[in-house]
Amino acid sequence: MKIGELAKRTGCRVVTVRYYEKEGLLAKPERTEGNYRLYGQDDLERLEFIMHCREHGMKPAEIRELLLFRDNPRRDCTWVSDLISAHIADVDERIASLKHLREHLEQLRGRCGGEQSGEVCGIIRSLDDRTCCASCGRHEISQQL
Amino acid sequence: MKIGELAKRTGCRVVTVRYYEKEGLLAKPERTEGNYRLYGQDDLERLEFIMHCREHGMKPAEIRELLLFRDNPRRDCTWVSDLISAHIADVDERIASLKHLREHLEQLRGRCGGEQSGEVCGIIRSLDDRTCCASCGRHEISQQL
DNA sequence: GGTAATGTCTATAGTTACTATAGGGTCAAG
DNA sequence: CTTGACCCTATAGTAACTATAGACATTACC
Repeated sequence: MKIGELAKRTGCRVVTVRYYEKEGLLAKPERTEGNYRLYGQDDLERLEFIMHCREHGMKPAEIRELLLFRDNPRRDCTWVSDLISAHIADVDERIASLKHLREHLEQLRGRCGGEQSGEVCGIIRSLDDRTCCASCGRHEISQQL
Repeated sequence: MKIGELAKRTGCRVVTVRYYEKEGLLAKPERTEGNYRLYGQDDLERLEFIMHCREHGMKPAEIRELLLFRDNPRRDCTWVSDLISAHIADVDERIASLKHLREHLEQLRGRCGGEQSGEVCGIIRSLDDRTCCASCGRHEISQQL
């Protein structure tokens, strides 16, 4: 099949397929006379695997490791299970962090005095003061909370 | 104070301060004879505000809006409260999505047959098959789950 | 006063995991 | 034989910074 069909069948975008090839997650496929990529069942399955990993929130580095194992399965797969566990721990941490953040936001929202208060909105005033965050050890500042 | 002290006192990196200036979140400060940036109390407070917003997981676009309000407070601050509410809803969604993901990962981990099974690790086999994700409407695939 | 360390300056490129664009070639249908 | 859908490569753009290179300013120490 050509790249378009592969993309449609996996839910991956065409450009992303090519990107994965460049990154080495997918092998360089055969080409037609007209230089079109030609994929087979194996490629389809490999990409399905990759997409499934992505659906589980894994990063390309993790996916790459899992693919290595898939290409060359060894008896001892303890580390596969460990990798998943580490990933779960990571997810747990993000959940905890978001829950904490949520509480803070809730508090913050409660500070708004409403229109009638005459003063500057309490939310804005609260944002001037960081002691609330300092007191709880300060939130992790990350670009992808 | 010079940029280094401002950075230290706010917990923001020096480069990030300059970045915020370029992005218009911070005003262009005075300069010394030697062309060093010079900041005052106002700048410090403004950056504290920004950092506090960041600690609350807000994106620069949201921060920019809040700064506009802070610069020019109006009587009606309903939308400030609305902005926070929208942000909370966003956080809630991310929490829900992560919890769902977590369950899937837990299931996945349970598929490992252990070393003695002789077969290819059940986790790897499970990742070949995406029906589990298809059945739950499929996880959102995003780069920043 | 000399010099070494530190702090600051600008401009540009790199990061992740893609996505978008430009400019062109290939193929099947009407 | 041309229209449109698909495909190709290469390059640049995205967010929100971070890192690097190469140069000037200031401070500390002897």
